Amino acid sequence: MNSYTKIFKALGDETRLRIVKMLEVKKMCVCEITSIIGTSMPTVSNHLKILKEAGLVEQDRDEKYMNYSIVTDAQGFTEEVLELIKKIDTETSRADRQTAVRTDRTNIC
Amino acid sequence: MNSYTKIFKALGDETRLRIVKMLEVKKMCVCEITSIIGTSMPTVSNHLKILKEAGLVEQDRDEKYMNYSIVTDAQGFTEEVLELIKKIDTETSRADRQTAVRTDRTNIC
DNA sequence: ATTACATTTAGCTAATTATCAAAATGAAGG
DNA sequence: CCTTCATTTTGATAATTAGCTAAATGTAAT
Repeated sequence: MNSYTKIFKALGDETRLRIVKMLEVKKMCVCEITSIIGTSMPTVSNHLKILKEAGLVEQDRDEKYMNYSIVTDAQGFTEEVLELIKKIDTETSRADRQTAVRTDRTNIC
Repeated sequence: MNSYTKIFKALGDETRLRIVKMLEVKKMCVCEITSIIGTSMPTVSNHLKILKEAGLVEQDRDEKYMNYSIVTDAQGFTEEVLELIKKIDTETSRADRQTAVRTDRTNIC
């Protein structure tokens, strides 16, 4: 599968698009995302893997948490896709982002 | 499924991305596309339906042929996605487009 | 090193999707 | 109106994918 298809396929899933929109407002760990999305932790972890392999998100460890975030040094097509996604504004994404900023992982993880 | 997901899902398939890239160079009928893609006619027809329902392509009849083309009056997000796709340039898309312009449907349909 | 806990992997199931062949539809021209 | 031919729909099957639970891994702190 070519890299363009991989990117579009990664974004062609409501759950993954929700995750990306949340990561726009802050870095998040798997259990934080899980608590908002509502599916199981392995499922969220797998979605993050797909987004990472598409080159859209990156991960770095923060003590016991694995922080996932939008790639910072995105170039070319990936950069433009991420810019485009920033323009998406739906009921769901607004609600998720609001929940995300109010979520403190020390309370839920 | 929201419209953004529908668009990304439509583009997250190699065959459909090939079709879109060909339609950038010219309007095409189902049997022309079929002859280049290599899958069956119903399969191509279904891919075109998915692209149409995502708002990326439109159809108009040209005598006995159904012409499919990139939407001309695309607005907002759709317009920007289509602009972004224009920047895609792969071996496959180049070869397909070359074949497409050289294809005369009166010979193959 | 042992425990605790966040994350990932493995193995499975259910749902979705891409594909085909065959039948149905629909427009154009005789 | 009847035939032709491009296209679409239908019905079936195989492949992919999203989801789960349970088990494994790995990091941090006791």
